[in-house]
Amino acid sequence: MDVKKDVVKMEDNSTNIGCGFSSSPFSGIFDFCEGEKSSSLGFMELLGAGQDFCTNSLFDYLPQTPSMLPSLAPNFPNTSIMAKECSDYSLNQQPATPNSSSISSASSEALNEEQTDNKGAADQLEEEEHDQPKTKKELKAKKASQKRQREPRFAFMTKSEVDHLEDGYRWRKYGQKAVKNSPFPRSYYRCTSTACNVKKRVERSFNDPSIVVTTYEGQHTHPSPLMPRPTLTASASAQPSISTTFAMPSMPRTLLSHHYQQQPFNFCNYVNGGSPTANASGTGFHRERRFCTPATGSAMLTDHGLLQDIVSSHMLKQE
DNA sequence: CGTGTTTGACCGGCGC
DNA sequence: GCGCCGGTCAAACACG
Repeated sequence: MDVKKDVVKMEDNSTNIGCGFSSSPFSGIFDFCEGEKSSSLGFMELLGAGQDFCTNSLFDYLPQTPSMLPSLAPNFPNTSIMAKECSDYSLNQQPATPNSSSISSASSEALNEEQTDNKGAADQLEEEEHDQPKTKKELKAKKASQKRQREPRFAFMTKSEVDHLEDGYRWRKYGQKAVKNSPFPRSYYRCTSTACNVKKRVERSFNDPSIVVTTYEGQHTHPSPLMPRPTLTASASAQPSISTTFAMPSMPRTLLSHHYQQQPFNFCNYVNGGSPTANASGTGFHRERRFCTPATGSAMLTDHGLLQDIVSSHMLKQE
């Protein structure tokens, strides 16, 4: 079986949620999904369709584990599941291709890598606190002695007109590079919070310029500065908004790293007015949101409390 | 003045 | 060793 991510074809007034593995058209982009050197764990693509969902914020998309798609899809009108590979993904099975098997091995590798990462980072921190390299030469030698280790990465593909999508965190751009064989540059962002070394890369798909590929690397060590705890005010509950948290624990372990399983994603989906800007700092964020916390996210896996609450109201509106 | 962006330089990994 | 490429740094700059 050729591991090809299903082409996500937009249909008018529908939301297609697809997920799968690295495909040949995107192999350049998702290089980390393939091969022994892979440090990532697969990816999900979240593509909105039509004007309503072709948007500027990751809040508008639903980071869903494939295993959740069948159960969640019925809750969203005009939602269809695109990728057949979801079954392989969700069932924690290795897709029957050489490429796919590499994903699995890469995942376990990344898992181990991350565990050593954490230890290594802690050791390094301690070491640097007590024994800081005094010269650049020492620093270089020190660096050389340490194998470059990379945090697990996770990528989203989003159909959007703007490159930098709101995700609730504040980012500082620290670089931009031209991508080989692509007319679109890749931007590098770092979380502005101190002691948080989460990075993300943003680039447009060469094959489909309307698709923005956002790759996250690392784990936030702080709550989202743009995500206060949800309070159900009268105005908020009156809004036709959807707010959803998808906790990652349902992701197969072979495909998701330790920390991604522990830390639910905080991306929320809301449908509301407003016009978020492309401001990378996230300061131009105007839409009203209802936020989710990791705690609620975990709970939702079992009782769909918040999701049920909000989605149902949304659906009632639609009906 | 604080914060974020731009952009050329630099570095390290990798293949030849 | 050399060149390519991805990733990062940091000075200069822009902006509110």
